[in-house]
Amino acid sequence: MALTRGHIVDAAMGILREYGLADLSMRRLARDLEVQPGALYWHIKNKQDLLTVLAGLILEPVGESVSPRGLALDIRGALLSVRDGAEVVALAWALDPEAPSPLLRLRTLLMGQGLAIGEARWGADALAHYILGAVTQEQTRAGLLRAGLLDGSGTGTDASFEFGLGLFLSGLAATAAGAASG
Amino acid sequence: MALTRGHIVDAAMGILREYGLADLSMRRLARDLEVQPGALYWHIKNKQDLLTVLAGLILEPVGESVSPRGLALDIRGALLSVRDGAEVVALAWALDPEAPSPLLRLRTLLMGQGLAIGEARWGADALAHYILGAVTQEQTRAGLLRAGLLDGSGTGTDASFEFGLGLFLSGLAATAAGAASG
DNA sequence: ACCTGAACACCGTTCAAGT
DNA sequence: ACCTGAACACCGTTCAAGT
Repeated sequence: MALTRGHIVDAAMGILREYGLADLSMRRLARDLEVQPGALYWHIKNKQDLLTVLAGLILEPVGESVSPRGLALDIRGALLSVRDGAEVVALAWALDPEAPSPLLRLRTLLMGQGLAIGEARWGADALAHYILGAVTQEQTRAGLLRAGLLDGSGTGTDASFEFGLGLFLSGLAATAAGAASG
Repeated sequence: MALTRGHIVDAAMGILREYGLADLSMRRLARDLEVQPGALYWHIKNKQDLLTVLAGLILEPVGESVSPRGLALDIRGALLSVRDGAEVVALAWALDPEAPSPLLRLRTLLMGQGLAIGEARWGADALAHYILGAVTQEQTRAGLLRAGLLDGSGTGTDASFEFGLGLFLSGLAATAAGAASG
């Protein structure tokens, strides 16, 4: 039965959700779809391309929050909802920093906060680094915990994320205020 | 001539500096050292272990700066001085968040800034996420540029790093001031 | 004690050949 | 147009056997 790009993407997302990024290989994907590995390359360019598509799907549920804070929390939620979601998005972002639209939207929102275009870009990038780094660490710890390589004495990840986010936003507010009065 | 742990680490660091993390495989390392791959495992536990040692070496030149700002800049400098340095340290940090000592020192310095122990930990973690994320992106872009997969229109990475760092530090200052007056 | 040889169980990607 | 079969050039890790 006709293999399509859609089937491949669905199966890939399934492996990612259930087994994580380490188990998402092109050969494993082919096995699950009951085709030869080479067949995948008729429908997709390469693995990187596939991961970029997955990154887009992971971020799809992110809504249209009007505050940087709300958007940041939404992005974190979307990343957390897929195993290794942060790592996949970080990879896609590294290869094409203009691709993930919620990250671009972050930039737009910061401009609305009174930052110049250049500063808004830098600020949004810094915030994106923080979000992706923090969630990657959360998900890595979750993975180590599953593997029994860690004792689960994790102190409130929600609170720590919000604290770090608060640091950023209060720094942004101070910078915007300084620019307005300067 | 006697293969030692030191020789392995030196050769590994050599490959990292010259060719980057993607080329640092156990088999390539064995080839360079003119031994069989299995020989490496008499001296080191596994690849992860080796990378942890390299992460320590990368951070070794970081000095004893007394300001969070100075320390952050020193850490960035150390990471930039080795190809894919940020990625290697990020990996080591993910597996053992208490291992890289400059990152722990960051925590200590933040406590000196008037933050409580819990907040200092979260603040230092957030700052570490930012530093590692920002430098990883710089180094990834450098890699893509080398591979000719990117046109080199990079806008001042030093300035953008300092801007993001400033956001953090001004947020920290505000939080510390709030705690002192509250 | 330290290393070789050889294996095990994998990778991503390409491409002639078939249908 | 779409897929198979088979290959190419790799991985990390283990372990009996040699010295």
